[in-house]
Amino acid sequence: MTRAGRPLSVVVEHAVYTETLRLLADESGTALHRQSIADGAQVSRQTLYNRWPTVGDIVLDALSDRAARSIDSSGTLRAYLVDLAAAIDGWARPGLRWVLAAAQHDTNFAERFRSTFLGMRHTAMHTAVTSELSDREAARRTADLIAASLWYNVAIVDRPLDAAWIDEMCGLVEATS
Amino acid sequence: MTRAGRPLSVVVEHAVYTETLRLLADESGTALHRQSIADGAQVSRQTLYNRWPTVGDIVLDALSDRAARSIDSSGTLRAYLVDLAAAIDGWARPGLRWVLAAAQHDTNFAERFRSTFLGMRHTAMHTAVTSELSDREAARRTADLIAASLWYNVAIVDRPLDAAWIDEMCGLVEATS
DNA sequence: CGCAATAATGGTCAGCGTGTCCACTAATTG
DNA sequence: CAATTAGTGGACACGCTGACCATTATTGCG
Repeated sequence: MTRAGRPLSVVVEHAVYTETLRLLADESGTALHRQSIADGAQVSRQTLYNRWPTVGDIVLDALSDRAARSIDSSGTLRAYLVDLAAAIDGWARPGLRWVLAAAQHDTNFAERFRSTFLGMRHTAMHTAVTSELSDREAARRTADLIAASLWYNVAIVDRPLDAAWIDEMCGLVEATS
Repeated sequence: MTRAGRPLSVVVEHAVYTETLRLLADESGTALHRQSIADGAQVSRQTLYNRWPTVGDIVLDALSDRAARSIDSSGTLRAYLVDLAAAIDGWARPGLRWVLAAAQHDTNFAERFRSTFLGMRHTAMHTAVTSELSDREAARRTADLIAASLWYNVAIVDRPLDAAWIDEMCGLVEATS
């Protein structure tokens, strides 16, 4: 059943996501506000209020939208990590950092962040690790450790997720098996 | 040689640090601004501009000031982690989260954050781990992993650093030795 | 077709923290 | 005393916010 009334514009979504990721890439998102997004995306500021409760939710949706089309989690753990690292170092890092910052001040948004975005990412990581580690408890701990190291490099020490990092994470799994 | 002119007021520092930590404890620091700090600490807002380049630097100094008087890193690794976990879950967590958020938007502040605060904490962790792990390279990796897990629990999943976490971190060292 | 319903626009408005300036007072050295 | 530095309190424009409102656009249904 399709609901009555004017449907949500797909053009708006696309323009908003594009402009959001563009603003995040420039100056690591210092100028990311509803104002700048609305101006750049040729969209009314009010529309942003109507469709997203918070700027963080816009970033979250923009990241999810792009991640869904560029990250494959069906191969080996190493392949997944290579894919993931390329995405983060390629385009996702500023957005991840912005979302992380927003989650520190807004408890409600932090909950949404964890239940939607983080939940998806975590299960992907978990299945990837489980495929190479039979012990369920060990797999859980290792997946958590990889996720922790990932965020640590992204948000705290700001280091690239290079080949050395991937090797180290894979070594973590081998040492436990 | 003492410099000419009126000396920096120690009263100002103390009042500012106290009010900052108090504001951070209430509502996890949503109302932490120069304005609110100045009002609560009975200090001119201009003074804050004169002495700290950023609100983040105020928080950083407030945390360092208190951490210097309440965290001991001279015993075993387990003792250090117990001490550290108690401090974070006791009073430091909101401040750490606030600083982390600020570091995501301000590159210069992020650099100060790493070179001062993070540097101190990292060497403390490193020596604590080295005391129980002879291999230097393994010690470095393990210390990084513990730090990563710590920040992950503080800023991403928002879970307490309880006894189970301490056990898991100690287990990480034993598995490597 | 006309009506109800929902989406999107563009404009206005007060609120509030920011950053910056200024004149003035306070405390310390020489 | 003069010079120097710290702290105060008031003022100002700027920019983003969140919340309105009227108007227009696009769809489903009777």
